Amino acid sequence: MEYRKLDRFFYERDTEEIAKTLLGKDLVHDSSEGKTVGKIVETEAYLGKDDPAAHTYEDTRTDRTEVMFGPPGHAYVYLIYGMYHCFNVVTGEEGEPEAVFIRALEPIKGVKLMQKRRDIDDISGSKRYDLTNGPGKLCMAMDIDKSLIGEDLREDELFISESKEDQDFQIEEAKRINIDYADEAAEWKLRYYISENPYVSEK
DNA sequence: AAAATGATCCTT
DNA sequence: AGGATCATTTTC
Repeated sequence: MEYRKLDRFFYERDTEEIAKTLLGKDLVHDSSEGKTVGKIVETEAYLGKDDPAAHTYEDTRTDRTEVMFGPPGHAYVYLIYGMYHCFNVVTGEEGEPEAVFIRALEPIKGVKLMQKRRDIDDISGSKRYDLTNGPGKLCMAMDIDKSLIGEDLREDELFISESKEDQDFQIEEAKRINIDYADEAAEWKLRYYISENPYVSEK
């Protein structure tokens, strides 16, 4: 069966709606090392100029955030704490710098390669859910780095596809993680995750 | 030019 | 609970 990539109409919708409906979809990276696929199980919405938690609060435009001002459906990747990459899907029409932050995946394909990239030899024990249950971890496992900034997620290297399986799950809504600097926006329930899914980064 | 910061992860 | 670690942004 072939992949059914999300089309431009999917990415042209409201950011919070996109954050919710990305749950259950497959993120695919077809790299020279091999293919890895993970089901998106946790997301956060970042609402651009009106969101104190967003990198683009008050339309702050820098080299780093430039791609967020572009058209939706492209990759926004940045380095955090000098060590970890974070992957986002740009949303909002051109000039509206919004994004959906991908916080956790459930490994679907290329698990051995993910293990190698994460340097975890044995996932049978306590590390069972540790491969992709966090934004930095999933970027390591999927080999997502700044070389992928601006990638069109409807092309063939890095893309998001409809799931190949029947899905039936409930969506939980919660506060976003690690944005205490954002004052009242830290209370906004813009984090979404699949209920009961063991790969979610934090309950 | 220098200082501060961080949408995280790992170890203690 | 605290440290790693440095690109990026902010301040001077």
